[in-house]
Amino acid sequence: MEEISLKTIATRLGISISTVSRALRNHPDIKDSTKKAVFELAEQLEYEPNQLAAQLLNRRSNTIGVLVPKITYSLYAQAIPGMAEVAERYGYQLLICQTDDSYEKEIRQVQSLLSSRVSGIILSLSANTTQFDHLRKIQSKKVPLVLFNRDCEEIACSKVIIDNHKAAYEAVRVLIRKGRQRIAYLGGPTHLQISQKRLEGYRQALRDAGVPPDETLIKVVSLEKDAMLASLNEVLDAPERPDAILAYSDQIAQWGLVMAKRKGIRIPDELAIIGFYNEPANELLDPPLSSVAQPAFEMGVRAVELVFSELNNARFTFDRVVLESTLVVRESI
Amino acid sequence: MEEISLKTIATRLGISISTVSRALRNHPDIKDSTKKAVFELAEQLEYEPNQLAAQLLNRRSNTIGVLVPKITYSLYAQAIPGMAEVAERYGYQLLICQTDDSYEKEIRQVQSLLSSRVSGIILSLSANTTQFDHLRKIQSKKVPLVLFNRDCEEIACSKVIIDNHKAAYEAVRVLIRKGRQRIAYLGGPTHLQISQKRLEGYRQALRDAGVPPDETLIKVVSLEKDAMLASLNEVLDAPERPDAILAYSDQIAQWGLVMAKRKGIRIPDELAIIGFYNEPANELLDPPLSSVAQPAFEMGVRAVELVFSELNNARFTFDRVVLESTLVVRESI
DNA sequence: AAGGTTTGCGGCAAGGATTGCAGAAATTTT
DNA sequence: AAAATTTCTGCAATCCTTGCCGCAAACCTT
Repeated sequence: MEEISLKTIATRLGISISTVSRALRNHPDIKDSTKKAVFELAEQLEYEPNQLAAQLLNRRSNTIGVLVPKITYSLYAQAIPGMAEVAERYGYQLLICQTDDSYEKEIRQVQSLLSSRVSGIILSLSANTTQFDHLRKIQSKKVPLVLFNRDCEEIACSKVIIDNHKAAYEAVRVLIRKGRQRIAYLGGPTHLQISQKRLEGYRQALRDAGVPPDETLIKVVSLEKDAMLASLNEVLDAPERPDAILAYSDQIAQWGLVMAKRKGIRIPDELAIIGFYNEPANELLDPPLSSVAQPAFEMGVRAVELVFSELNNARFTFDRVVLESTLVVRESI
Repeated sequence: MEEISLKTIATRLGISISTVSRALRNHPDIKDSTKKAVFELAEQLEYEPNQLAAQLLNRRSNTIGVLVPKITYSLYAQAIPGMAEVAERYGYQLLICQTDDSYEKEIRQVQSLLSSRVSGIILSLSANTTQFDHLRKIQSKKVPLVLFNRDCEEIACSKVIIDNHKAAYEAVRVLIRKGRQRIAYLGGPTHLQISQKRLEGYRQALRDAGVPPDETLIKVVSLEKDAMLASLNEVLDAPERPDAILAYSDQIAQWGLVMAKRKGIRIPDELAIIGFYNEPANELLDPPLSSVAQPAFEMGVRAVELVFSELNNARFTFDRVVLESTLVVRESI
């Protein structure tokens, strides 16, 4: 009934705790007969080593903290399995938290993870995070920190990202090559550097192609559904409607496509649409939605690997892993 | 550089560790001036209590293990935030693992969670789990176990589920009332009791309505995309095509709808479709997909609450929370 | 002023696993 | 048979926090 510990086994066999410990770890100092007896009793009692005690001893928890805005966002839902796979291979576990895009929650979660003495932290910034003292705190405690997807330039640490500028640039270039002139950019929350980078890529592509910029075609769209639909309505009902949309996320793009259809706008003839993240649902739409795909699973894998590499080599340089994004062209353009 | 512990503060202030501990927890025994000094130094050194040590002491980890088939399945992606919310309120964290619908992985993860001395385990069975010794092991260690969504009757424990029999029964009844006679049931993996329950509800509804059963209309469909599409092709190309489909999951229903459309089958005129889980993407389809909605977020909330209630009262009865599902009717029927 | 109460703090133990060092037992050597 | 090895095992410290007991000094009571 009570907890089975090394002590339980030691007492029953009339030997010391240290002998039991060594027997279980197959230490050469221990007699075979003793080992056998220990193994058998451990098996029989279903002994499970208490990780808590071991972790207290080596001052780390074999746990990696993962902090994402929302696990329902498909990028994260896909990246987390990638992290889990590598972590499991190394005998680590994942402590996953959501920030719900709240700066305060992000701070609290970071506190909590540090208090749990996680071995490392993988983080994708909340949309409202503009100060980074909590990240510096992580670093001052020598806990490996890896930022992924939602990056920030203020903090020097390992990162797993895509080249958002380039991704947006390429997408817009494709739209222009298809003859689009009034291309809208429906950006995410203002503070998100990735949204800004995409906006810059968008602007650059227009400049390079000599397409006159029109600031009214640039909008900030909420990620919250009702507000998002309101913005989309505005864009689609505008007197001079865009003939193409590059959206910060597939959620925006998907609803843009659906609402446009409901308004009788023909896609892609009258309106071309490209989103970001290549969510599975894109294929289900009619017409299927084009999107900039990120290697989400691999991002997760690389992020965990970066944690381990920082954990092992006490290096002073940070890796900046930039993965390739690809424009998945479907019938929406 | 080194870890900041109570000892660090105690030494610096020339007082004892216990005094520091009590000061931080605002114990009335400690002088205000001492408290103030301790608080200030703790602040300055950025002291974070070491949860590991505290957990070792109370023999539990303030952590709840969550084991789901795939976090990308929308039910889980929505339920986990529900769990996280309650857990955070209680100062608990979530250790989230995926089984990828593998029995072996499920066993390994359970082991790992037990070894981490989680306070409780919330689990949704893998599709290939037909033996339950690992669950009994959890119970024999007195770790609260809560099954949710994917249930099994072999294990007596707390559960958070919906009435799958009833949900399917109602869905089929609606289809029949709309004049459908050849209703197909596209079930999930054979071993899943929830799929079986839905099948029974389906059968019962046909019987009660006097609709002649046709076993060729009952299919097992893989959750893996290619195999799923192949099965759907078969169903839709069959000589005597069904005039309605009740699918085990929205994934199946969504692709059924899309493929039917691509084959020129008019929906809902020639084919009505209902899925399960009410995924967000359903609204994006054309026509939007009807689905049996489960209160996923609430399921998560209730599951965590059950863990806590079992943790506090050492009771001998188990709660079986059956939540209401609702048929969300959209244009696909 | 002597005894009793309060206030403030320190010491010790416990929780489970690991590990270096010391030491006992068994074996071999001289 | 004594000495020198080799094998094996136990002690004790460590990780950090908390709860309990106890002690000293200061205060109050009569």
